[in-house]
Amino acid sequence: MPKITIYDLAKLTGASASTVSACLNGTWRGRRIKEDTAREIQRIADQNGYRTNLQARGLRRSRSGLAGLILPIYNDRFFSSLAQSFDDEARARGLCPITVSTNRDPAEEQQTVETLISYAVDSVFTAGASDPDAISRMCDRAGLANINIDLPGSVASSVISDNRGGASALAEAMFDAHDGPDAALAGRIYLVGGEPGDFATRERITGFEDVVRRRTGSCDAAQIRATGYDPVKSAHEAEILFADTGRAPRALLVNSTLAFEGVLGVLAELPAAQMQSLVVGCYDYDPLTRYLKVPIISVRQDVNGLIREAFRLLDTPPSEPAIVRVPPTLLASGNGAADTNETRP
Amino acid sequence: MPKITIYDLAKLTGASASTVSACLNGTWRGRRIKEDTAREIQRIADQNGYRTNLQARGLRRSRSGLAGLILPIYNDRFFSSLAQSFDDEARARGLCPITVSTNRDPAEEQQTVETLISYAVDSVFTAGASDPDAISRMCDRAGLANINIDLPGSVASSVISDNRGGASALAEAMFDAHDGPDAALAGRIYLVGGEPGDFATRERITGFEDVVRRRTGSCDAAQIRATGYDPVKSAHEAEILFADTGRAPRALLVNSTLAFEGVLGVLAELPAAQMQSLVVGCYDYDPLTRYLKVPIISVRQDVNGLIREAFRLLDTPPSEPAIVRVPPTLLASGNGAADTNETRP
DNA sequence: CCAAGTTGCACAATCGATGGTGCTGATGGT
DNA sequence: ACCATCAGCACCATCGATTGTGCAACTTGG
Repeated sequence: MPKITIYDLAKLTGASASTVSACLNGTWRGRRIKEDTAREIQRIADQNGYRTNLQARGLRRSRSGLAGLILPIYNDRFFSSLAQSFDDEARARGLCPITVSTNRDPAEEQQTVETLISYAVDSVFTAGASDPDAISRMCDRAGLANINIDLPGSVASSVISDNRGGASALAEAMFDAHDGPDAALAGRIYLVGGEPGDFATRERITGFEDVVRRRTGSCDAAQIRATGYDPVKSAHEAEILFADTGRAPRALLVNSTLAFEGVLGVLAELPAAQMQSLVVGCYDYDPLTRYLKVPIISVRQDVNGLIREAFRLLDTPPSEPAIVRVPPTLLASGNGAADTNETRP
Repeated sequence: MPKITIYDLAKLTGASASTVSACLNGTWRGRRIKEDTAREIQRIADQNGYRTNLQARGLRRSRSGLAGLILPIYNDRFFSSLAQSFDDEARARGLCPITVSTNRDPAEEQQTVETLISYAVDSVFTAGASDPDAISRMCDRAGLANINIDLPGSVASSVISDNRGGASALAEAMFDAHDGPDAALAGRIYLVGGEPGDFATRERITGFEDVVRRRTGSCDAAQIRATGYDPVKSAHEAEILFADTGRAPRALLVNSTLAFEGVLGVLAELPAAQMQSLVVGCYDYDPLTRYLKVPIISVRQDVNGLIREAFRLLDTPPSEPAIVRVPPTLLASGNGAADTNETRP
């Protein structure tokens, strides 16, 4: 069953291939083709199950209709939501989404971008690359639109979550949730988890520190424990913190749901009394946190907003690389509807 | 900066375009081209940042090097793991993964497959489509390899989780975890959640019923409450069950993490004593379940195994559509390392 | 020294769609 | 009756890579 082409249709309809092409791709009015002819050809085309060969079109037009998204991993609430939202939005625009994960590996990132360029992808969104600017430069050289998501670059425009603001809001909420004077949290409110080399983490740390300083007068370096996203490492870090009875946390901001998984194991072991008075916050949202033994205050990033703004930047490229901030949402434990599918409108 | 082509390289090297092509795509030995020539051309090629135009290649070869995966959604532990594993495996094979979600909407599914075919994708994996056979037929007509994952079809080969066996194992484990005689669970062990029209759900129900019948003598239709994946609906269903004190669940198998989210809200409200003696199982795994107030017995599907077997079926297509079963793993609560990245080897 | 291979490469058709250009016949104005 | 328009379409080069085929220049065996 050899696939049917415009040449086959040309024979079938008695028209020329170029006429068939025009009738099927919508440019027939501009080519002054009779409406009757157009309709007839379209009818015969789908009667015969014609499908445009997009590789041929792409070759000719030197663009493919593909939209690329680069992620570190899928298997994470934040990134999978991002992928979902991207997918929906791209399809709504008649683009074919093509999402690739690179495992935060610079070599894989480079290679992925090369591949995307080779397929003449129309645009690339980069979410959480290790070197976004390198990617932007590659895209530039290939004449490819590129937008950074979640991690700003200096070469291309970026859409980022307001991490600093989100962390501040979260810290404030934690102070408010704590019963007792703010002073009781002096030196006893900690941030755990996240990669300190990571832009988002640095911003969150800053937001956290701001609030802690303002409400307790100071924020010691020891209160910041960004030792990576690995649950095991974060668990270990939490263990150390709680072991030091004199300075054990009374409030704990956990950076990322991944780190949270680890920390949670430690929390589960705490004496009930200590648990009672502990305030826990988590940057990033997981629906299951609502049902944990511990009440959790979370920050949920506006994934749809990030994607929407990214596409907006694509549509109307600013003259200079811009940075658009999208505010996240604060969620008290028990808040929020049961909406895992948060990325569906 | 117009992209450089084999013709540019031909001028640069003094060779013909066909020679350049052969040297760069690895077929040069077969074309009896001198090794020195090949090396020289390759050198000049990457000196000039040459990149094969994959649309042109695809057009000529009528295959694209793209591998497609169709999912209902990304934002779910199971499917995002699947996407992750697919991505890794496809890239390892030199294919470019292209994953699209269709929201379980038949129209979107059809349209997605059309698009994939138009891009001359080399193969399509279908995971959780509403009508897998329709997709298989479309692929067949286009001469496209197609494998069903997680949901068997009759037209193409399928790789599925052993849902019946998994559910049986889970039910057995629940009986074992319950202290007291099996008879105490007669009429008091329930299955909640899942789409009854769904193949996987039907299989799981069968597995569940088998064990329940064997250990309590009977299994009433009322013990099966497959009212969909929606957390809210499942919560409602659980509420009803626990409200009927005379027949309130002593063991509850929740089908899918999505349904689990809803049910969990209800469990959290139960009196401690009742909670104590309740045995909870969940088909599908979420790392956070390990830290819930309630101990949970889970079944984790072998996502890597599913993908691996799917590719194996691609490599060596059986003469008849085959069904390969991949056993899932039983996880007692607290078991399992902190491995959200379970799909990374 | 010649026929029969080999080596090493160049030529040109092809994949399917696109879009600039050119050609034909009808219409309209004078 | 004649030239200018214009509607309606056909022709053909083109996008970049692949691949069947042809053909010199060498080698080899006799």
